[in-house]
Amino acid sequence: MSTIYDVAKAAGVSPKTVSRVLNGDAPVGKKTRTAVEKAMAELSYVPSNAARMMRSNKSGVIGLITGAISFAADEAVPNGLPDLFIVQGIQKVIAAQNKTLMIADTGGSSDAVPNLMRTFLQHRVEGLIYVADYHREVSLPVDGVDCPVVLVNCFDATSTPSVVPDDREGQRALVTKIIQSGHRRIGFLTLDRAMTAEGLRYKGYRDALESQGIPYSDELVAMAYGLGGEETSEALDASLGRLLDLPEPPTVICCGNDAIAMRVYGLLRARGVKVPEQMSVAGFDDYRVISEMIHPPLTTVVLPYHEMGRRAAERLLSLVDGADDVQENPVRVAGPVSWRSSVTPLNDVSIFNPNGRKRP
Amino acid sequence: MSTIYDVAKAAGVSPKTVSRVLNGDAPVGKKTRTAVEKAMAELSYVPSNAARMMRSNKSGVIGLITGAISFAADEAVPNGLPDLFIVQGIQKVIAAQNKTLMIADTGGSSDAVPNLMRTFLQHRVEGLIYVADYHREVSLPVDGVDCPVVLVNCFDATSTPSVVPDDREGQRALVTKIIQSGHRRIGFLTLDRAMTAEGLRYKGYRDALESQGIPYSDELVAMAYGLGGEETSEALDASLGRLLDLPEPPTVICCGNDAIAMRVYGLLRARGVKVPEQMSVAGFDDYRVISEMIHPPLTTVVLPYHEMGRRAAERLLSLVDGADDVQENPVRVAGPVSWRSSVTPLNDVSIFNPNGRKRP
DNA sequence: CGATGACATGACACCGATGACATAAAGCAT
DNA sequence: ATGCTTTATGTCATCGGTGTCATGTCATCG
Repeated sequence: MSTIYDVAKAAGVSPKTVSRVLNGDAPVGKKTRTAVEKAMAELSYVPSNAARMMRSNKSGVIGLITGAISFAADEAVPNGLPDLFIVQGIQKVIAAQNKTLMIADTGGSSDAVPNLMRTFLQHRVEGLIYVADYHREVSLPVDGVDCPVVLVNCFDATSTPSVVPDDREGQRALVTKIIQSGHRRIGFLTLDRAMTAEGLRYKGYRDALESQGIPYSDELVAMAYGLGGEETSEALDASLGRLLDLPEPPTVICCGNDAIAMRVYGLLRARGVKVPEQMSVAGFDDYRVISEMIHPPLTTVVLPYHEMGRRAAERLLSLVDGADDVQENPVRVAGPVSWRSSVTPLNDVSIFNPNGRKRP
Repeated sequence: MSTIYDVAKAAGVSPKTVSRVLNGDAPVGKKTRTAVEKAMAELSYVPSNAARMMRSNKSGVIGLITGAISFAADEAVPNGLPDLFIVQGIQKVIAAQNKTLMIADTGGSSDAVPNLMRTFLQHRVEGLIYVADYHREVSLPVDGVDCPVVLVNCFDATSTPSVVPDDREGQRALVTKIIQSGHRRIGFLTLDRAMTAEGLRYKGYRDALESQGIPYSDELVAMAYGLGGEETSEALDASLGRLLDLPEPPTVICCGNDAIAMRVYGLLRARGVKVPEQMSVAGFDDYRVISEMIHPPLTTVVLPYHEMGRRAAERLLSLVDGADDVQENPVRVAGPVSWRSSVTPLNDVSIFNPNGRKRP
């Protein structure tokens, strides 16, 4: 691999002049410049980041860590997939600033994190981003880390700058739209209590009811449990059954996420209830493999992963540049409602329909 | 950030001795060693990779590129997700060798690739891995790249070392098992012709029929088209209808992948055909979000992404170490069949059942 | 016309590690 | 005791760039 000295010799100039051509930090004569550029091309010269960094002390590298942290068990949840979009959003911003993103994946074991941190420090990263696979609280071992850190899709107890999805606002927007399309009895199958998103989405659900003047009723809310396989399928079915057997059953069921909605599709069919003719269903996440592929396509709320990544990267870069962090702390990013055909408007029913279910 | 000189001064030794403690490449006195280690800890010293690399010319960095290459349009396919498992497999191997993985995502635009390559070269990566989002042919701009390159989930025309899934063997194994469970009329809804996997899986299907002594019949094979949304849904339904309306319809339908299988579930139900009581269904990919979550859980073939990543990383590392590449070129990795309840055994039918459909 | 500044270029030290080599002390066989 | 190996440590140059400063060459202006 050729060096700046080789180029200098080939072009008949000093190394420093080559450096100037590379960085454009001082004027260079036209003839000299072309000679240098020719030499660089002929030798297929690529400057060494290592050498460059030694002098300038700027690595131009941003570190990113994904995967499970602070979770002992490797959950069966099909996790870690959508956060790829977050990474893409980050990458786009970082690359636009001519910096390099160095990504490390913990592969699900939080033991790996300190090691990864060390590696990043060895590379003298200018900033660190941690991406969680779903919205939750984490606790990072940030001892000895002296560069800015931004959390994405998670937050911690020490107010580290973070960017999270606005679950509450998303759910509120969805339920509001559902109400505006005529529904009055809105069932809600919640996520597991342990999940951060659960509480927020529940609040959003209530926000929407309140602002639209619909009384909240506990009987319309049931726990869907996690995402587990067969074992918890009965639990979900039981919750669903409870909603359907109400004297005034819901006309629409909002599910804690798209995966639950997909299971609800199956369970409703098993009970002979047609979606969406007899029961509307909505999800959350806009996990497109599900929402676009199931029939009917699912009305849901977009988790704005790409945008979150963008915002996080911008926030980090401004911190790296020494700017004060002026934003409110968890930056909340709301995603739009993705309205598809799994929710049927009930607009022909101007007031509450005591019958509960719409007939086609 | 403290340097090796700071540590040396604090410990009252020469920098070189500190270096020796770090690398363990020469004996160090016990007392000296502890003094140095104490100093390192107190100053929270982390060696600079850049400086280290300048001298030794070993970066310890492996570059990885993911995303679309040589594809102009950004397809609607929910792509780019499962390759995360490949990356995890790679990461595990790389980390075990105390090397660092530097990941760059093209974000779907192949224009970005040359830039990413340049960045990697600046970092003097010791090897490069390219991961495609699904099995296919690519053409990488490897001009000027003088380090080993390994392709994963793809291959090129110039016999670059690569690791791909063994679609043919996987499909063969699945269909063989299906036959062994009693089925004789096996429908096959193929992927789009443009996909590499299509031809291979089709061959595997025929391999299985042949080895089990079941005659191949064109009428049992139909095109499912891609993964598109509503527009192609009718096309899929038409293909499905053609199979169902055969004088001797299949007892099981093998789908080109899990997403198609999921759609087939819906279309079968719409036609009043119960899965798996009246029709068995199988997929391919073991895309777990689908295969585990739909009802009934889907029998499918695992795409061994993790293992592919592992193999690719090992192959690359041996190339980096200067070993000759002795493997047959596209290394094919077969995944196991994931047998779930969407395929019902027809073992009670000892010979071909002219009626075609099993009754519960 | 000489002073002034803008432009163009080079000389040289330095960033932080390590390889090559030197040196000193200790251990050991003869 | 002498010579030789082994162990423990230090000196110094070097990797490939860039910051600092110096120098040389013009065009411009009073």
